[in-house]
Amino acid sequence: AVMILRSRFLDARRKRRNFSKQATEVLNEYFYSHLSNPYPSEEAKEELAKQCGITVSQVSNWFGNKRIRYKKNIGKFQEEANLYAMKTAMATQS
Amino acid sequence: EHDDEEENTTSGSCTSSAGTKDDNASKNGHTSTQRTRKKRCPYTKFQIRELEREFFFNVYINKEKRLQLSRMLNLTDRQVKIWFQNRRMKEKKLSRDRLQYFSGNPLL
DNA sequence: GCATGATAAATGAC
DNA sequence: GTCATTTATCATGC
Repeated sequence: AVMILRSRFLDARRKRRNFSKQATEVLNEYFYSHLSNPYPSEEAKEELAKQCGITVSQVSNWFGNKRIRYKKNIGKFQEEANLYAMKTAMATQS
Repeated sequence: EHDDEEENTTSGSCTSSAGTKDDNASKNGHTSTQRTRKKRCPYTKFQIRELEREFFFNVYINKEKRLQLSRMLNLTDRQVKIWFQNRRMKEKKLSRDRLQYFSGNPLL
């Protein structure tokens, strides 16, 4: 059992599993509500990590990937951007 | 004394072996003020193995061994230096990960 | 077949 | 020197 657990984190490198739907939701909400400066502080990363149930490193990875993939093809994310823009707009009113 | 770090003359591509590809004139404009970012070139198994071997002996490499390694592996002095920097960061991250991993588990 | 998360080179701030 | 980051690549999920 020890060996299994040990080998699990040693080469846990690329046994990636997709984040939960809720986690992706939280990350996207932050990203699109800070689209002018999508660089969360260390404290914000910790908070996001706690909300999403992932590590701070995973939050950094997600934002790194998101930033460059968004910049590389803004059009592909336009629909998604509008969705979360609408979502935040609904939350701010009332 | 002065260490250069620009593109090596013999190889214009990643593969440390002879670059049979034609020279790229995309960036060498004389009036070009844009310093293009060097393309990321994954190192070979052999290069990694030798770098890891040296890293095992000393996490910090001195200038002499750096020049020696760079010649042996057909890498620039700057590439070897940066590899050690990144490798130290990787080691630190591995330490953090395994600490977090075991601390959060009642087992072990 | 791409979407996605993690890692490997490379840069720059400090 | 560290360290957050950019960028390309890798490995996997589906």
